[in-house]
Amino acid sequence: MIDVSAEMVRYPNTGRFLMSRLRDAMSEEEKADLEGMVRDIRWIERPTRLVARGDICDHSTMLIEGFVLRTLDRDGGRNAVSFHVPGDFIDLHGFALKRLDHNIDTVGPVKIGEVSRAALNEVMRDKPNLARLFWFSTLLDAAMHREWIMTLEQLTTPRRIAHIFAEIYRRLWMVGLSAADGFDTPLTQSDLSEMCGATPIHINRALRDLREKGLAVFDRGRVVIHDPARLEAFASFSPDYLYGPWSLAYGRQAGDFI
Amino acid sequence: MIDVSAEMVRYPNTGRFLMSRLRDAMSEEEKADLEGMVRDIRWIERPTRLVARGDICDHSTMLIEGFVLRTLDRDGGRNAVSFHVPGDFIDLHGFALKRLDHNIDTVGPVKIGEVSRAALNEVMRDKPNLARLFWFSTLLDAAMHREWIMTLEQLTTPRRIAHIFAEIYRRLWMVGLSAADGFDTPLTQSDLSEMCGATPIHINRALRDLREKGLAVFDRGRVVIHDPARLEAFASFSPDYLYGPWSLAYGRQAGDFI
DNA sequence: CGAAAATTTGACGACTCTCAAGTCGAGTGG
DNA sequence: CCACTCGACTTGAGAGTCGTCAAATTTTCG
Repeated sequence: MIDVSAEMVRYPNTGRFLMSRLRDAMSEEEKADLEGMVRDIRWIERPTRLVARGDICDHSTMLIEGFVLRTLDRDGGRNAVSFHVPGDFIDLHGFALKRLDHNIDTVGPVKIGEVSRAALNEVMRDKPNLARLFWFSTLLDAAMHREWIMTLEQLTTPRRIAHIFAEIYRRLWMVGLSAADGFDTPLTQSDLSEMCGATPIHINRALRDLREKGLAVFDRGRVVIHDPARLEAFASFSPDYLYGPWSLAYGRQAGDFI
Repeated sequence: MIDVSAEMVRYPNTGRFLMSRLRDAMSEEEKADLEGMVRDIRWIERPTRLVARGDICDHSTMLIEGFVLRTLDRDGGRNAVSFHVPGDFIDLHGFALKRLDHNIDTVGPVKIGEVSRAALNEVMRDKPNLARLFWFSTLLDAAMHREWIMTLEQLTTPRRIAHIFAEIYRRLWMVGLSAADGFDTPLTQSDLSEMCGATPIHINRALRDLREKGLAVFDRGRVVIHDPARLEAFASFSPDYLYGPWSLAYGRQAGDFI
């Protein structure tokens, strides 16, 4: 297993990409290539729509620090369909699809960098192994989408929130950003309501429920989880779909690119 | 626009792949390559689990005729997270992910063919344009997942069913399999309940609602839609996310592979 | 301090589930 | 041809989850 902080020293902008997943399938040259592709690095403090549905994507974005939501607009509001943590290459979809079917919205302060479409086309042409890893990273998104669909079909709001907390906790852990007893997040209760398809009022009651059950305490930017195993059991959470080191198959077969 | 039936004469097993999407970006040589990759073509009459969660994928499957569901198991049941129509390359995800995080279940009689992992690795190495199209087709799945998430977060069951009917209608239309006034499907009310995260009982009431409103009539394998525009309005359905000829951007940019 | 955003609580109604009990349709054996 | 059987479909009643409307409280930030 690669050490996250050492990787961040060497590759400060892309060191978390696929960390705890297939980063160990990247050569140092490929890591350096990727790091070199990221330009125009900057912080964005306020909630901002980085890409709007229908925009032509002439670049893709690497999320270096902070949280981002993929959203779809709705009459008078938004729905969140997924979220991203540092190390995610957040709109590779836009590269292959040309235009995005959804929006990319920041939630707290974020640090991002941009990779131009030209650079990505070059990867497609000349760096097939890196291209395969990019493909893989978009399929991770699809796997997470499927799990979200299952939770929406299956779980009540308290359990769905628990599932989201468990997923964030695991994903932050993979990129070295979780604490032993929880994590920090800029998400508000209103953001959670957009992720659950519930009203903020109902979210508030569901959070009270989790607090009273001793499963998780959400308090303005900090989620405290005393017993992750109990939280995950409550949410019927299994980390397989994240394809991390716990996962279905952590490894490759001979002859495979990825 | 390519003619579907002519394409099916030339490529009987893969003629519907990406039809009405990026099939016009495929050369005849690529189409022939793909057709030649599909082996072991056969009909499966009864509902069957083609791939189970966790299975190692040593091949991917082309759906030639019939309907397939992607499902996740649940305590005592299934949830459907997406469905597939003829022409879909249904477990390319498994190729890149090695093992699937979900199951692939047939619903009615299906005709399928298999593409070996070895053949796909060869495409990855030697046919970058075809590889990009494969990537694109997996991103279509992700876009459909996102739309499903939105409908689950947002719509009541009658509207969600309407959305599913509208999506099926459009997708069948793209591959030349819809009628003017609806479509045939092997889906049962029980299948619909797994797609909506609702009970079969509630689905039954929701279908009655759609029937009484004159929006759609579901009757044992046949869905009749008299006024698609009204149905789509009721479901807040917009076909953009299918990236078909109605879509956000139907076209390519200079220098792009796909 | 004052304004705006985020959070919290209560009451009531709508949507959906569970449990229970049927009806209808296609295929099978007599 | 008909009774039988099984799965699919349909209906009713009561309970739980969640949304809407309204309002109060706390926190954040200029």
